Amino acid sequence: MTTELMWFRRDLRTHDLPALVTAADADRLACVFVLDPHLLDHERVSPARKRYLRQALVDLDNRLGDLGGQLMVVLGDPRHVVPALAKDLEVDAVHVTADHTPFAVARDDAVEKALADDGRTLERHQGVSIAPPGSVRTGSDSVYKVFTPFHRTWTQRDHGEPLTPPAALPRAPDGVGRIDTVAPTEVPQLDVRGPDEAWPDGGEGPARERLDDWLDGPVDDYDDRRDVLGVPGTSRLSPDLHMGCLSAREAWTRLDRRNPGQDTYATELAWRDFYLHVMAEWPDTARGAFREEYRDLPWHDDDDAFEAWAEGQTGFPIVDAAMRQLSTMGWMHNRARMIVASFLCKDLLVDWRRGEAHFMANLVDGDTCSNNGGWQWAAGTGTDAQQFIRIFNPTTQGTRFDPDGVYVRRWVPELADLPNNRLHEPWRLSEEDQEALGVIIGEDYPAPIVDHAEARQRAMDWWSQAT
DNA sequence: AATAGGTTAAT
DNA sequence: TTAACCTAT
Ligand SMILES: Cc1cc2nc3c(=O)[nH]c(=O)nc-3n(C[C@H](O)[C@H](O)[C@H](O)COP(=O)(O)OP(=O)(O)OC[C@H]3O[C@@H](n4cnc5c(N)ncnc54)[C@H](O)[C@@H]3O)c2cc1C
Repeated sequence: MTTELMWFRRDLRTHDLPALVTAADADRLACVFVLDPHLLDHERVSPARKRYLRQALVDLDNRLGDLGGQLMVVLGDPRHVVPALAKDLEVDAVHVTADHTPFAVARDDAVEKALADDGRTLERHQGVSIAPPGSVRTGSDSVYKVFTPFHRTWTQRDHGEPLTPPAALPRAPDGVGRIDTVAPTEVPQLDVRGPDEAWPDGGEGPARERLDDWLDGPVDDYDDRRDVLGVPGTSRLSPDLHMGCLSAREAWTRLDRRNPGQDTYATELAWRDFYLHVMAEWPDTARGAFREEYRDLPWHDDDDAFEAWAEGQTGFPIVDAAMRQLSTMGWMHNRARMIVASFLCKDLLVDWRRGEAHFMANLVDGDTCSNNGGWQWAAGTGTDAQQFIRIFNPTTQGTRFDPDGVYVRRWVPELADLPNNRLHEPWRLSEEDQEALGVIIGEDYPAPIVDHAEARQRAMDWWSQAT
């Protein structure tokens, strides 16, 4: 008789989950999620993400219940909890979906070792990414550093068909009753309330509904609308993909790539896989610049500038709109993420790692791989070699991607009455116009904290000095 | 078969 | 600037 343990982490689903399908073949199966107090109190886990997690755990327990199983939620450090639990329940093997951040890899290696001391195994299954990290390789057998050729190879791959959930789960081993569990709804750190409409509900149920809605029409316009800041033209599935309430492979399989909107959407899913590949291959990039020579750049330790940025008080409407969207929604449009990241790193010369940490502390979809990849791309410290340093002009970006000002007016209401031709550069309003509109720059809305033209020159000089 | 050097493109 | 691929040797 085999007794096994399914240890859930960021794969809180029943559909297309190879680890669960394998575990379901055991004679006895226990399912567990370990709430690590260290992570619960960590500032890199945002309030919106805690709320999402709580709801996702409740949802998963219900789903496993429907299959004849149940989810035990145990409080503690998984390095101790999992081996102890395995011993207590006399488990032969522990199944997990492999995760690829340095933290997760170290944790799993430690658990694997502890299990091995008692003759048990940790079995890692594929399931976070679409293609297993490390599997998409160049002609010379290295991992890609540039997205476009990665994407070419990735697209030609057969990623396999998604798996259906097990029809039923084996009964739990004797002894589960002894295990000290908690109800996720009773964990104070997870009892987070937010602006309910703005934060997505967590769990496979809500996630699958969102996926169905997205694929039923809106995705067809993705290529046209994904860069328009003022409309909800993107899928908003990032937290679902991050927590694994949705299988990225299932989302990908359900696309019809002959449709341009759906094909463009497939490319974005490939970006997620790309950054997973990069992190799995070069884990040090989680902490610092990919390239050695960019590890010790003389970033400016400018707390005032950082605060103004974080609070959406820079005086650049598009930047401020985006940062306020982040604070309220725990989510920010991808275009806006690039704009604010460029602004922090180039206009303010603040270390990208401060921005990266602020994103993790606020995003509902905070993801070490994608977030780090996005920040290093914007900072110019990442894997891709560049010909020119990338400096976004916030005014140009605003007029191009929020031409009618819907986004800025929504998030920076004090500018709502400005005419379109001044909305993205309110500092150019004459004093008379400011009086007439009732918006005094420097009083009702901040004066720009830098002159972009000067900041741009400063960044270019700084970069050539530093490198 | 392995490598050097040219070409193309970088969301 | 340089990654990745292609071609020639
Ligand atoms: C500075 C910066 C930080 C970022 N931080 C994160 C993060 O912490 N977590 C996160 O999931 N994404 C991050 N991204 C990527 C991207 O902005 C978000 O995935 C996207 O905005 C989420 O919204 P959506 O689900 O509506 O995206 P859609 O446009 O609908 O895209 C679909 C899915 O594709 C994936 N995806 C799309 N764009 C990217 C990308 N550039 N890189 C990797 N995956 C992508 C996401 O899983 C996303 O849910 C970051 C980008 C930048 C520039």
